[in-house]
Amino acid sequence: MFQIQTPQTLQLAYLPTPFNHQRHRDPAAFRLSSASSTTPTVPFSTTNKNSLIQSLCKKGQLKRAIHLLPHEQNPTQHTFELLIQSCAHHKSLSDAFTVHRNLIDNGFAEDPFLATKLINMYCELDSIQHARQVFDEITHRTVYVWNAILRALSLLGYGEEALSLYKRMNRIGMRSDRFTYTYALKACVVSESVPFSLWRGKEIHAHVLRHGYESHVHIMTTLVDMYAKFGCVKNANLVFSSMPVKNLVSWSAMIACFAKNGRPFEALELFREMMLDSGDMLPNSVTMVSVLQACAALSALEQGKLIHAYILRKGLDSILPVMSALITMYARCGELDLGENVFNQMDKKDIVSWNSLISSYGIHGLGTKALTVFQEMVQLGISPSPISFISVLGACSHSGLVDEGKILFDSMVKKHRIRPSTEHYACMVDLLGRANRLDEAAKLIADMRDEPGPEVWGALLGSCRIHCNVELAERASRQLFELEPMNAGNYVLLADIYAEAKMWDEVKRVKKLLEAKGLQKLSGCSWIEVKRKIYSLKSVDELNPQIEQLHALLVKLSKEMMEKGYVPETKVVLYDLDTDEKQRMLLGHSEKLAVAFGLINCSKGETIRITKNLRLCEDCHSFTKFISKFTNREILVRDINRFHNFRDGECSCRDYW
DNA sequence: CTAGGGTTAG
Repeated sequence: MFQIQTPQTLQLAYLPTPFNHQRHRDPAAFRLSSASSTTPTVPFSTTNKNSLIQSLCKKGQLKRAIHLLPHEQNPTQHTFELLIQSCAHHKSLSDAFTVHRNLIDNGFAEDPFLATKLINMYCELDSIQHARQVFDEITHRTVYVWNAILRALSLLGYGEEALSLYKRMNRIGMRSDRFTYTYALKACVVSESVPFSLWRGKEIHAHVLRHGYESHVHIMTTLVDMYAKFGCVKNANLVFSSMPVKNLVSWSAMIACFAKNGRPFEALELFREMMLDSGDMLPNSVTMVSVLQACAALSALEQGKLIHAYILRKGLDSILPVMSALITMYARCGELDLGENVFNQMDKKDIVSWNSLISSYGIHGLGTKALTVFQEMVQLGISPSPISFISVLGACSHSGLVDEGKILFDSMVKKHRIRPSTEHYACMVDLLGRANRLDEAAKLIADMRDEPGPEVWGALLGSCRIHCNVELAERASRQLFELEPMNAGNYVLLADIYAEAKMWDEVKRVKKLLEAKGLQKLSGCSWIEVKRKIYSLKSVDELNPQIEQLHALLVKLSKEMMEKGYVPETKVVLYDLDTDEKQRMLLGHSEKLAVAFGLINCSKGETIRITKNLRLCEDCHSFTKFISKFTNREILVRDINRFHNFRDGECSCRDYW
């Protein structure tokens, strides 16, 4: 049902290749027949057309150059080099085959220089089979040829194959050079079997050091990136710090590493260090993208605005990745309008810009708007990508648009011919589960063709948490404990569900399980930006100089609000305690501390903006609703999933989150 | 023939 042929497979079925025909055609005969049909007189000098072919290539007239090729008795290596480059540039596989065939006919099949060029050309044309064929058929392989095939394999995603060739290279005693190492490291990154590939990467790291490349900027930067992609921030940082010479790319790689691995604060810190300490290093668009991601993660609006100003000043505002990152930054900082402005002012947009806008509406709970924009995009003839669907389905989920989501999911398969990934299923399970249609969600999982990934079971478990379904939660967590045994969040969710069902023995059992694995519950943390500085608040935090004051304010407010009808949701406390103790614990939640901090430190009338690292608990949610009315303040809270805009006793999520 | 970047995610 989902076997969609890629254009490439289709092409290979009918296009001529240098290998399946005309291979042994007599070059002289070929020249004769074509000369008689297209050149009745003799328009060119018969001595040497090499220079003519070469200049046609340089002028981009590939077809004419190829046409002349049979007229040349002795095409040179340089002529073929230019022809190959031209084919790669024009992305023409059929011309590539013609040139390749002629090259073989002219006796260049064993030329390692041209073999390298051919491999690079086929790589550019996304045809790994033909690149591999060139490699397999040449007997004299220089290190250039090896590097070219490693490059092609890694670039096109065949990490395992590249690594096995790298192994073979070592086995036969072919010496690696600086290029070999970078490609081999890239191969580790794209390789499928993750833990194993990291191990291979470390092995190559050792080879690099053994051969004295420890101060080679490119290799070291690739190493930083490799560790970053595996989430080994510590190793990446060790390599980065050890580099005697760093350039902009190295700094950007390390900043990206922090930004992508949940360490946005360190990303901004390193960026600052780069600007201050490294003299002449000027950030470019790539650097800015990572910095914007860090701002987005932190909800650091003022920082983000400074970066925006810098982008405008440096004229980086026509670069699409920068603009998409800006849209996302503004949206994630709570400034949906500013993100919309950025989008509207772009004169060129691509699918990623649209996806940024759609997901912006999603996290702000504007599901209908996300749907409208999605449809507008489709009507403009832009094909949605798999990520477009994740974004728009996520938006439906946050707004409870169940039927709309189901229609979309259906259209994704039938109309847009996108095979749903495990992430898409996770979105659907979330959509159904959140809407308390847990059985339907379970059925969807049961009907999946592929093995459901952890995201899917995680979505189910999360929904079970919201609707307190013990039985289904047990089923989901059994799968999760196998698929991701070291993810503390799953144990915590299950324990939460047991606690809400007052099954205290089970709570204890799950907590023991958690401890036995040496895992810890991720503690709640909220933060708030006041005058360009970010303050983080944790529930247990004696170091905070204002903690007494914050507690006192919360106790006072809570008492007053309880008289007006606020009822603490003590059921969210995971411990078997009496009501008073539970209420006291509730007041210690980081989000409430942040609210209190905002009330004290933000000026009157200013919106209080808070970000939290976990999902907002029911009690904080109802507490903040009351506070917004009671103190007449607008409070904007971003939790792990989405925004809550509290105003006059109501929340923008309409209690559906 | 080398290195770093955008959108999604329970």
